[in-house]
Amino acid sequence: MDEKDYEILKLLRENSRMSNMEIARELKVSEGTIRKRIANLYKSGIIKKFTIETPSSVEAMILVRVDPKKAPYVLEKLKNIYHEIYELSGSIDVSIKLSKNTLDEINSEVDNIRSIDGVISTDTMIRLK
Amino acid sequence: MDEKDYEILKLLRENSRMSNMEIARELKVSEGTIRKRIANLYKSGIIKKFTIETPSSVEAMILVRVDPKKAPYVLEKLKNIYHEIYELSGSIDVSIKLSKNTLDEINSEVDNIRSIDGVISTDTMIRLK
DNA sequence: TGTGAAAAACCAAATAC
DNA sequence: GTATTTGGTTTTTCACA
Repeated sequence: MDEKDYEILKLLRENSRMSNMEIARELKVSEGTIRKRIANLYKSGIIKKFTIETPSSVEAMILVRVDPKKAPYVLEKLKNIYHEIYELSGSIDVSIKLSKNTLDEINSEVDNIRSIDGVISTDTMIRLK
Repeated sequence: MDEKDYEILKLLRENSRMSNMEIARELKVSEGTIRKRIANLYKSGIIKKFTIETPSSVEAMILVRVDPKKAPYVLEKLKNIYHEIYELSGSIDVSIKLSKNTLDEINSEVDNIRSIDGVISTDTMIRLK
């Protein structure tokens, strides 16, 4: 880890999607150098993963489309799990309000909902706090 | 946020450097679609930043090259800040051992060291715990 | 979404350190 | 001997219809 590696980490931490070329221009070396150094940083475990940061504390409104034939069963099931459920009158669609600390947790709830037999699709509105 | 956005987030969370094309192939849509959706996820704040994950709990050995003329001043300063300092006998080089919780903290220490007048360069050995 | 031009990534060989 | 650059090829990005 010399200064160059350290500069690379700094740039990637701010934007891991920055192209090798951009980084190379910034640090005034060739693209191949950057590519090999990043590969080494990754292999050595200093870069554990390239990832994204999502908001902490999110409120979600999950719109669930339900197969009409299975609606009663699905509604029953959802009501047992979630408090804030809104059935849209005269419709087979359901809306669930959810508050979680991370988007991950929201996503895992959406996964659960989507795995219920009779759920056709979901659409999630995110409100960042 | 529909299922597609959600799938995109899942992939990017595992590897934010995955190309739009790869994601497109995986989700069986066009590259342009992925690019636009990612741009929207970013603009809406659902993706806060593209970043890298570095190890928690790291031990570093920082090798510092010092300008011989300023060595006494630099050594004085370093000794005031760090406990584990090793002067290499008959040399102007100094080695500092450091334990921190994140690479960030190591890096900010390296920044401090590098900003000291008389420090020519640093080289950091990282041991992952 | 599909197309075409520009940019970036990749690979292997040559060179510098 | 390892790391970097260079030149040529493939792949990706990006704008526009």
